[in-house]
Amino acid sequence: MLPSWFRSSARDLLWRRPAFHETYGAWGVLVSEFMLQQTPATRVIPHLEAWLHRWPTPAAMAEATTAQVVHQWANLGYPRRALWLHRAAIEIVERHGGVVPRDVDALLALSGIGDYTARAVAVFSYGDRHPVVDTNTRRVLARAIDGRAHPSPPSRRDLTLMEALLPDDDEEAAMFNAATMELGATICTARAPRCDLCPVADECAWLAAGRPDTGDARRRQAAYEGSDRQARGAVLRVLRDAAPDAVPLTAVIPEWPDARQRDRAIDSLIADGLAEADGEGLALPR
DNA sequence: AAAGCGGGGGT
DNA sequence: ACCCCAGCTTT
Repeated sequence: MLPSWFRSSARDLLWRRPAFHETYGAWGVLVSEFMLQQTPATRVIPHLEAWLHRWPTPAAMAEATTAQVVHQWANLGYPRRALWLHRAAIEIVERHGGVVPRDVDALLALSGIGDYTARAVAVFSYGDRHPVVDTNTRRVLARAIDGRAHPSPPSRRDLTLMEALLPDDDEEAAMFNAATMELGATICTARAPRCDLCPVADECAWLAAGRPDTGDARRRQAAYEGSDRQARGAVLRVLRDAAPDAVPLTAVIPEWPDARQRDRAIDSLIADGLAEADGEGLALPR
């Protein structure tokens, strides 16, 4: 059974410890969920600890500069998340008196928060009953319920399906959400699922059908090597390393093979608010 | 509905 | 080499 498996086998992750919630409350959960968006849990932990030590409340973070926030984000990837988290902290101070809201619609209205993060905060911090659906959950449901090897692209159906499966009790529902995610992260994995260890193997439609290869509905991400994203990452790395100093434009990845791509990267970083140009050169935003 | 957006680790 | 990762915003 899923609950007993979760109690005995769940990873001891930082954000599951009572001391974490006692110290940082919903703000700690919110920051962890931002960092966990498309970044593996094991990579997040050291960054999360450093972040919360520096900015233990939304109010503390709201006082920080954009440059500080982008610099602290370091190499976590998708640095716009740092901007959105900063903006969300400011919005929490302005709209909610510095308290992370509990209401899902209020959470959804914050910058950088979507269906997953909003419900994750409401469930894992406040203990309310909502369907929390991430990539692991979608894969588990695709297999156990639909008998498919891979999930379809995210849709509202994921939420209604998970909602229908949730136990009535708030606490049990929260556990069910977490257990389903954990199952997908550790047993029902994308590449090499370990069905021999699965606590719901007896109830799995995909396993019962002989684990058919139903095709992968996922859209393939474009190659990173040579991409604009790689160029942006290289520019931002230079700015982080130089901070708080500006870098002369001629010294920003001058050896990049494609000069037009380099310029495009710089322009798009400025447009996103991740960089600023002045007489001194290019720098993290004031 | 599809595209754009980091970076690292596993296979 | 390729795939995947506790997604979100914009078009």
